[in-house]
Amino acid sequence: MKEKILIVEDEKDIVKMLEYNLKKEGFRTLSVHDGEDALDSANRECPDLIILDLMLPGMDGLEVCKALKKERKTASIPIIMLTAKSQESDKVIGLELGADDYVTKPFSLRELIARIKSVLRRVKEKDRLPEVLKIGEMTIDFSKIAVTVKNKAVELTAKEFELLKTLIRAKGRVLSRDYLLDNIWGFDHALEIQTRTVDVHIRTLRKKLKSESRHIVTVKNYGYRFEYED
Amino acid sequence: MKEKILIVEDEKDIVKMLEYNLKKEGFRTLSVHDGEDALDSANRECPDLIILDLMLPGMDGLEVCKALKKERKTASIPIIMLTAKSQESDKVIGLELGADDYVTKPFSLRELIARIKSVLRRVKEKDRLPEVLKIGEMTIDFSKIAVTVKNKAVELTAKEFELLKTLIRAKGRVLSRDYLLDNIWGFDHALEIQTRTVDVHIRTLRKKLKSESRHIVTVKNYGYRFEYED
DNA sequence: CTTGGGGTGAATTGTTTGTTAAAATGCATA
DNA sequence: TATGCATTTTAACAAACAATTCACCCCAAG
Repeated sequence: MKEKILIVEDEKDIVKMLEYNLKKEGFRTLSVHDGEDALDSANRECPDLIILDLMLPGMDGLEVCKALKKERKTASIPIIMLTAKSQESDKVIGLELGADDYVTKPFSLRELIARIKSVLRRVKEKDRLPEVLKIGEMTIDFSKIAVTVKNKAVELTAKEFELLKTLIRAKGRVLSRDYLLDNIWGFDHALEIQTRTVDVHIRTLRKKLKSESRHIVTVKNYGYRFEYED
Repeated sequence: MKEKILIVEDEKDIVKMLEYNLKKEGFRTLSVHDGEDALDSANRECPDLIILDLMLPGMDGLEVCKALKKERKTASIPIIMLTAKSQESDKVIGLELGADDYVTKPFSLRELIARIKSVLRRVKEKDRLPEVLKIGEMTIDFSKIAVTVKNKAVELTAKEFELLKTLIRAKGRVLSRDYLLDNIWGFDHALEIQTRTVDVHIRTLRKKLKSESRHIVTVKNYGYRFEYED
């Protein structure tokens, strides 16, 4: 699943550079240029992570950080601070705000990306599904990333596994192709793209799951849902 | 099980920030502001881990560390040192005195929490991993750091052994390249090293383990896992 | 009987991992 | 401090595998 990253930074060049490189790394990005927009955007878009410049016109980074941590809806979004000098980071960290990490400018792209991944990884550990799930004659082991039907291993590719996981996580709700594309493939919402990719993956998944593919139900005109009783 | 963490630090802001964030991570915390109280508290409360500032009023961190390690009751409590400068000497001394890890100020929350978890995991696993493990035709002696396949010694380098140990310890869970870098190469290094390095080490490990390399399974797009039946 | 959504198989394109060798680094010893 | 050896890391290419597109099919609803 492609994570959404909110960039809060007033220097246009840096924003452009970050957007380009983060997209290349497989993240989705959106960016704003000042503190007010940041709070706004964080609330509406629910990004998975925020990159926040300490120096901003108007409301500065520290205040934004504090405000984000205060509100319940945004409190758990991890924040990586961009600080200009390493002196400032002393204060930043010494003070009571709760940024999850900070990177000092000038920063190396590689370091920033490594830190982003690291923060996301740590956050993800918390809200994961049970390690092993049994549904009918199928077992799904999320920690081993392995699926079994009638005690025989089923080799799924990454996309197939993600698809299955997403369907299961939805607990019987119908998921549209757009939703799946957005969440597993990370295509930008602005898609009029005509693609049958989801269908093809559903097909290969069904084929591999054999009898247990009965759980994957096509809902014409809407999408797919995963059906099962506990 | 919620672990109890003792914070020994005189700066109130930092204590507040740490308490807030560690609680959010699911730890219990208690804190004291000087060395005497630290010894006292460690004795009475038996915390699972101590975060110890090097700079303290009165008795300083090094002395506290020494004192804790001397007493039988507190000797086995892991300690993470907070050091102000990144001067090597401090670190070295701290580690010599028996601190389990250190973090230099200004530190990132993420880094500190990662180290706390890593230290706790290590401690917990010490009594979970046997000294010697037999898997198929391979024996791994964790105390001697020696591996044998079909009764013939296999010479592994440090990184190779760590890699093997980490994989085995995960009991079949898939470990991502990023995770392995964080845990084997260590935090700061992991930011500079390519994930492909892991692949190369996996290869040399497989090559040396010959037939028993079958246990090391590539999970495309996710990482590697160690597969075996008890 | 027309239409559009979805199923299917195969060709094409793209991505990830395996493998190798060379460069860089670390480390002990002279 | 220089030297040689072992280990680690990088980089480049090959091989294996996965994702995507496309063309065509079927079927149910109007």
